[in-house]
Amino acid sequence: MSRRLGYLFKHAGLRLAELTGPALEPYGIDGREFGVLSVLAAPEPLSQLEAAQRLRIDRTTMVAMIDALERKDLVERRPHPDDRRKNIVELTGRGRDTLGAATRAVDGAEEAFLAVLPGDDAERLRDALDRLV
Amino acid sequence: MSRRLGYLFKHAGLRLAELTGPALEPYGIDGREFGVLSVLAAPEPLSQLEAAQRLRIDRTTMVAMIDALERKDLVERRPHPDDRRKNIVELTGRGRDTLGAATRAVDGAEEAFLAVLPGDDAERLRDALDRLV
DNA sequence: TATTGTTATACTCTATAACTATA
DNA sequence: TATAGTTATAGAGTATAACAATA
Repeated sequence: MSRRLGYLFKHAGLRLAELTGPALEPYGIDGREFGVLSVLAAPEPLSQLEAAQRLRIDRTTMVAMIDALERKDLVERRPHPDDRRKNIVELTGRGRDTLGAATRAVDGAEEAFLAVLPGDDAERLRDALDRLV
Repeated sequence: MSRRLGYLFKHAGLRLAELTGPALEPYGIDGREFGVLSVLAAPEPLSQLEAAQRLRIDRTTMVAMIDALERKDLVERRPHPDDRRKNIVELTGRGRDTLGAATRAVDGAEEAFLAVLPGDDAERLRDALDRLV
């Protein structure tokens, strides 16, 4: 009997995290923080809420993540010029450098993780997941 | 830019759980309990530790799960005849009936979840995940 | 000494409710 | 009245440490 899809998603994620976690460690961030940095690198500046929505996480969760990234001097909050309820969150110079290096590290970890798949199966897997999410 | 693999696994799992959760609700179990029941339906009887290892969860986690399933009269513990440190955990009649109905419900939920994938992409996805886990 | 099950405990991740300041 | 950010808090889910019973 094939294993359940729920089991497969969960443990695929866990096994991938076993590679990406150590890969990110030199840069002082974890996988979730890497995700936030990636989202904040969007061409247009994002508010905390917009960043949270793109990652489908709660805005209260985002507060703590931005707090941590700000303490590490990787992002900066500044008030939105037209709506002072909002914070614009932008990468610092150090944040951009960290994101660049971390992206290469995660790319490598994903490649290693997917290396067992023959031919174009890795690409097809990513395409299928993209449709499902 | 394609979304990150970690994001895709996480949210694919979350979206699937939005279907399997309600599908299992009539049977009074959640997805994790369904996983335990499925494992315990193995041809040979399993101890708590063996069941935990097959699901890659901690044995202390398994204690609480078996407690809950036993309260629902879906499984029974009995001492292993040759090694009294071990508990053999077996499905009750009601556990077998519940597993059968729940399996059909989860099959339906998975099918609905995968319905957006054309051709044999669903099969290929499952095969790829099986290799990765 | 090592293993299985158990309990107590703590940690991570996440969400809900209520507050503030702005709109 | 509604929205964005914040804080306090609580709930899952999980793992670690320590113990009893057994090997």
